[in-house]
Amino acid sequence: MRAHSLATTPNLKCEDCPIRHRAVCAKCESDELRELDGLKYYRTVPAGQTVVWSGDEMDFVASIVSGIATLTQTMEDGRTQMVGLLLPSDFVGRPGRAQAAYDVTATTEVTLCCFRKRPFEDMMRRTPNIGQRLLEMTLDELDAAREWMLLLGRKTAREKIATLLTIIVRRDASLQLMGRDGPLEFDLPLTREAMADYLGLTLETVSRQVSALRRDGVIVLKGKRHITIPDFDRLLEETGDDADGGMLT
Amino acid sequence: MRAHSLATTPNLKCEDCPIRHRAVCAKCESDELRELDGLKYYRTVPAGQTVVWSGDEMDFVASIVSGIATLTQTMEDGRTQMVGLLLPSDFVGRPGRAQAAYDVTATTEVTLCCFRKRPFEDMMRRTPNIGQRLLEMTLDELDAAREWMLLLGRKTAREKIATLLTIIVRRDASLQLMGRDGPLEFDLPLTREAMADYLGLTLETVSRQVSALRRDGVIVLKGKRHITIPDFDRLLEETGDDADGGMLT
DNA sequence: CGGTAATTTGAAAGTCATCAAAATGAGTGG
DNA sequence: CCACTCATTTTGATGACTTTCAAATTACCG
Repeated sequence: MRAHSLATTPNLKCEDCPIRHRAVCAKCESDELRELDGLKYYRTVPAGQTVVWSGDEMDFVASIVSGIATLTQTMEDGRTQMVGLLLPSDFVGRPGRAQAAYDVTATTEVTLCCFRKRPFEDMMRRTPNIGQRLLEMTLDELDAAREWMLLLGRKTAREKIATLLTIIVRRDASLQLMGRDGPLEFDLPLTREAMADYLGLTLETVSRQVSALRRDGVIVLKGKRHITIPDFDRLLEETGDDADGGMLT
Repeated sequence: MRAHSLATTPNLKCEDCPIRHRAVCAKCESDELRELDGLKYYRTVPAGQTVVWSGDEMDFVASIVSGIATLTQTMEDGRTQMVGLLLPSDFVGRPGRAQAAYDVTATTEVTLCCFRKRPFEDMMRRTPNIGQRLLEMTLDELDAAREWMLLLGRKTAREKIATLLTIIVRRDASLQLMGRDGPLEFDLPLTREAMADYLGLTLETVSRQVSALRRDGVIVLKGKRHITIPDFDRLLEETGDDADGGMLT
């Protein structure tokens, strides 16, 4: 069964890699890139499949090339909390640690650019550009985690949903360029249950609050997953964050 | 008023520093330490005072030498969430960022070992040992943040209190050595309100749950702040985490 | 020994969870 | 192409847990 999950994929050359300028390799020079090219191997995981189980021996680290994965923690009685949402260019695994601390699950089909841990750690020691970039990325993740803590600890269910939607919109925006003002549209990459695990809610509450935002005209649904946002500032007001909506200071 | 908060203190020599082996300088060689010695200046902040306000220009980074500080986020309507608890050896500020992202407040009197940001960043570029140590520390903080997210999103009020108590006990243990089995004792370094901000609760709920744990014999109070834990495994069971209590596998 | 901040306690209300069932939708095979 | 099945989502009714508002109590400081 190991063989199944280790499906490999032909490697892309680093120069053509879509995450070349955002991933852990972003600061690497061309000679460093060549070395990475020799270490790496691609691996594709189908939607829904677990990449690593918490506690498992983990002999590789990886960058997400495409697709979406989640980090989750589970309590003994089954309560689960998502603690990371991994997008293209995000890093999986921790140099210097043998066992995975969280479950990593592919939400969509995911392609990983993997490095065996030992060789990667060795190279990191010799290559400041990698460690420096990983530090930047980790600091960004820590900031994101702290925003998330505010959401989990202090926001209402409605604010949580609105905030999650703005996060998804911003993510889409950072990947694609898009018209600033027109109505925004996107597909939810998460099930209601995954949204609930992200937000510290039940899936029923998620469903109810999504419906409420729809009733109030903050969002428009086409099907269950496709969302249109007629007025982004209106959505922002619902998040509880800086009501920076009035821009006429 | 700036002068007030900039009270300086005579520097300790790095060799004699109590956080020498845990702080951002932990991996530095003696020559590197000498250079840091030239950059650093001590600063002491009285209990209750804010060190930096979120959004402020921040021209230094620092290590906590002694005392306890908190990182908090505040929403417009006043809801606040603690997002970091800073103990001796913890790092304050982010290299490469001009403005503080959070409020930093001294819970007890705090002594900081400060470095002006620009010189520190310059040295970091030249000194891999600093960046490497900062990466380790940031990864640890990220793990802690993720545990915290599970607490905020999924634990009950009672479990939250029990978990916070174990965190404080473990912290004390990591600083001092202590008898493994006897009843543990310590002073709460946080007010009920600070505990509430940590846990995403109201201070009333904190008070009630502390009283409930006392009634149930999980903890013993002497005064409001001094706590004795007669049976640590019993407390662990209350956290909702791995009921690893039964150690007779 | 007051005075103020911190903490506890009480009563009522609200938000979200839980349990249950219906509705919707996607994929499969006839 | 449609019926069927299973997973996902919605909706409803009820209740638990936590918050809110208020007041009493305790502790700390000068």
